[in-house]
Amino acid sequence: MKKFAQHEPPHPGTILLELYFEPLKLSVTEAAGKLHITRPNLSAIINGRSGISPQMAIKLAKAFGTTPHYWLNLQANYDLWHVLKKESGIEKVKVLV
Amino acid sequence: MKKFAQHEPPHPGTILLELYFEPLKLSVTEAAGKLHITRPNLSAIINGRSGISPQMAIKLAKAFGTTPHYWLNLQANYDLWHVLKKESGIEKVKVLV
DNA sequence: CGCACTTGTAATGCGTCCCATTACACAATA
DNA sequence: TATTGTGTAATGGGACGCATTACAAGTGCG
Repeated sequence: MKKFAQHEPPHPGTILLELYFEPLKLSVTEAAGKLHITRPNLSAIINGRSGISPQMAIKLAKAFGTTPHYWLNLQANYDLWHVLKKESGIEKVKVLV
Repeated sequence: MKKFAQHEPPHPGTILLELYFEPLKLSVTEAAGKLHITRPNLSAIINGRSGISPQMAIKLAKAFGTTPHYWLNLQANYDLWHVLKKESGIEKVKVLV
């Protein structure tokens, strides 16, 4: 009966901020430079206004010693929760197996 | 030294076709109806011209008794391989940890 | 042969997203 | 006061997801 997780998964940017930027005392400006992305882009991610693209996942993985899948999984959890939250015709899908 | 998998990961649509449609003898037209998506859309997925969106992953999961993550992971593997294949500024990213 | 059905695919249009560029406003601080 | 970090809006280009519509080609069958 459970449709999806009760609690909204954190945005990947929240993880990025709390688990990486803050412990490492990284500034947004500095990190954006090292990641070779723009500061507005990084700010949008950290503040939940942009998602993690495959390209961004690779950059974050290289910078922080994780796998790209780690970031894409966070993004997937976030996306799936939000798609399930808004009814989007999924309940009409028939079981085919 | 390994940058990425040697072999190109199969497109999720290929998996969908070979592991689900063919064993179940599903026709594209019929499946599209049951999935509540259009036939051109399903055809594009199966023939590798469209990716698996979170919404589509949920529909496939419901229809075939898998998890949405299963399909999104296939898509992620496919995407990551292609992003890594084309140089996209990733090599300039500095290690931050 | 003719007809129905399936399939692939192109074209169009709409909405959304990623990303860079530019610019502005507001801290905090040296 | 001047500098630095930060958030954020606006703009524009490119890509993608998806529906709609339409056309061509293949198969099987009466």
